[in-house]
Amino acid sequence: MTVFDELKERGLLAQLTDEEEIKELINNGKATFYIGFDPTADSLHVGHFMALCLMKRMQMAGNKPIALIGGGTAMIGDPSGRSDMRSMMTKEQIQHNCDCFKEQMSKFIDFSDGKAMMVNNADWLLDLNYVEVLRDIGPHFSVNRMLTAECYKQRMEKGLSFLEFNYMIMQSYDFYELYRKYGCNMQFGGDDQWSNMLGGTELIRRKLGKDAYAMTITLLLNSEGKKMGKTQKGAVWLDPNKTSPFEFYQYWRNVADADVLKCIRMLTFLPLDEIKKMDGWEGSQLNEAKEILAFELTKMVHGEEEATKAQQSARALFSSGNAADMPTAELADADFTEGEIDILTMLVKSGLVPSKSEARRAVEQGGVSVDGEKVTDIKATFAKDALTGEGIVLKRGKKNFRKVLAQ
RNA sequence: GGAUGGAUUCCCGAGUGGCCAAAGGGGGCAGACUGUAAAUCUGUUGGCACCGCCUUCGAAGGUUCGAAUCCUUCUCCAUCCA
Repeated sequence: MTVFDELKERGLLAQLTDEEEIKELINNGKATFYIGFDPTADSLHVGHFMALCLMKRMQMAGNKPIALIGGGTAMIGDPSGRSDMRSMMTKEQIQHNCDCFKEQMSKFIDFSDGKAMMVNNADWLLDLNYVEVLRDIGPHFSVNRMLTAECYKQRMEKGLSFLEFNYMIMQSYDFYELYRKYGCNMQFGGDDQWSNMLGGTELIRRKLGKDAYAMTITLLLNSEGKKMGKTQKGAVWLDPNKTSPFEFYQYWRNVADADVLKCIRMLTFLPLDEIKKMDGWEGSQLNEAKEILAFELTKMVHGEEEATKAQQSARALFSSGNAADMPTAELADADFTEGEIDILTMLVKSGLVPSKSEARRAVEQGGVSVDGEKVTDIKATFAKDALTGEGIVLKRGKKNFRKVLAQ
């Protein structure tokens, strides 16, 4: 099966400028393509992961990926899909984030022997001269046309600053620059990037009279139409210090029925015929599919060892309520009064609830248990002795566990 | 620069002197039901030493026994005019 067909089959492709031409290029390893990453945080997240997978697939088919870190564009902020203005980041922040991105990416993509490249658009964007750019690039963009672009439409209601309006131009310039410098003839990106990407192909055509192509990846949306990879607490990060392998695993273990197959197809490298078999799965069998999804993804991001650990912990936790490897909270001597600690303090100190009030509520509503025994008395106390050695398993709700130990 | 309208708790949004820790909805959390799913139903949703007290209605001052609500100044936002 060709790369193109595989991508298509997995439902990854959203929009393409020229299907036939793109097919031809990528199937024969003739594409040099780039994907841009905005360093808005100090870790990549699930959304980026899709792009990285795509890069990998393409690389395996002999194409050359360029990872572009948007150190320059990040100074502006992409208005696509946002209803509010981005808070501006300092140069130092951006630089720090770029460094973090670099490190994480090199785990996924093979950058040796020029098989892939990594560039930072700050290298060319920051030195541009305003008037020169205006004369050079400005004539090729029609404001009228730009305003009709989807990414600006929503913002026309809420207000769009000139700063953000320029994002598209800068992204277009990137493509143009990469085309000239490295013969980069294709750009990939999330579907929300479509209009920005078209700006680039257009610019290349006008300035150089050459054809370049753009292709977008389907955004990974859940059945409710929301972007996946976001939780109440924020994004699901790839950095184990920001989202532990166990949390990462649990995120995927808990996706809705309607989304499992889609996720497996789009995110994992499992062979398509294997996935096809799962298509017929229903009811509780889908539950197995979730486990497969969670395991596969955790393996890719954190390695097989971590994935196995996460899986075992999860299984143990949800069956017997105990596991060797689970988030642990250590209590200091100062947390005890006269060798004892009350349940509310313990909940707060273990990080399971943010405040005593919430701890109280949780207990009163019957959501707290210790070693499998429900705690209903908010005045219950525990002796320090009981927390040494193995410690106890403190549970709030169904899915929040913590092993509590006394130091 | 001018005119007008606005800023309320995680979000939307009521509230125009005391009965306001602030209606209603969304979201979150917990319980029941289940498959670690969805849907549904129930409870809950500022903090604490919790029948009481403390801190919140853009910011700072003021009036008042008492202010989210009235006055003054400031900041920010939206719309229209230039």
